[in-house]
Amino acid sequence: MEILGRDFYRRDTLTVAQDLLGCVLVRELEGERLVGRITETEAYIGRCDKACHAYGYRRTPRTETLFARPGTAYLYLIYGMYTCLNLVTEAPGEPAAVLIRGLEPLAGAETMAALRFGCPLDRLTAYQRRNFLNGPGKVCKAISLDRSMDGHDLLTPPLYLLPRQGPVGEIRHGPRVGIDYAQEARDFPWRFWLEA
DNA sequence: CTTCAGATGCTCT
DNA sequence: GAGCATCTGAAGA
Repeated sequence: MEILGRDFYRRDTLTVAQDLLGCVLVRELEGERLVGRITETEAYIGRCDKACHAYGYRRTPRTETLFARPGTAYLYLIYGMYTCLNLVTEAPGEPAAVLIRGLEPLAGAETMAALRFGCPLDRLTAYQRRNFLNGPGKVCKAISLDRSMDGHDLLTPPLYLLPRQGPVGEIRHGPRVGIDYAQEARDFPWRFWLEA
C-alpha cells in the first residue's frame, strides 16, 4: 500500500479534511505499528480563519511549522499537558492544516491502552472503551506523539498515512470544538466526521 | 446521562 | 500575566 504523497496534502484544506476521513494513520513505535482509521477532522486556514494559530499569516516560533511544505506534521502542546496532531496542507507558504480529532483503532490497540491508561485493554471500563480515541489529546497519547515530532515529514516513517481501504459512509459536518474565542470563525462548519 | 473544577506549561502580549 | 484547537474524575439527576 502506497504512502499518501505530497500532492494529497497540497490541496484546498477543506477538501483534504474530508478526504482524510477513512484514511489510515500509521505510527511505528519500537518495531510495532500502531494503526488507526481517521474518523474525525477539523480544518484550520491561516489566510482567513481567526481560530488558526497562523491567522493573517502570523509567524511565530510555534507557527513556523504551519508554513512548511504540505505533508508536514504540526504538533503543539495545549492546556499544558496534551498534544494535538495536525497535517499541514495547501501550497507552501499558505499556513493551513487539518487537526486529527478521532481514530478507530485497527492495530496495536493493546499498546495504545498501555500508553493511555497503563493497563491492558480488558481492564478498561466500558466508558473508556467507548471513548478510546475520540479526541485529539487522546489520539496523541495513545500513539505516543509529542512535540519532538513537530516538523516530521509525513511521507516517511515513523509517522505516515495510507489511502482509504474501502468506501466511507456519509460525511457529517458542523462547527469546530473549543474555539469560542474566534469570533465569526467560531461558526464555520469546518469539523468533519464519520458516524460510528 | 449531565455538569463542574482542576490539572499543568507553553506561547505571545 | 492571560489564555489556551483538552481530559479526567467526582458528584448529582
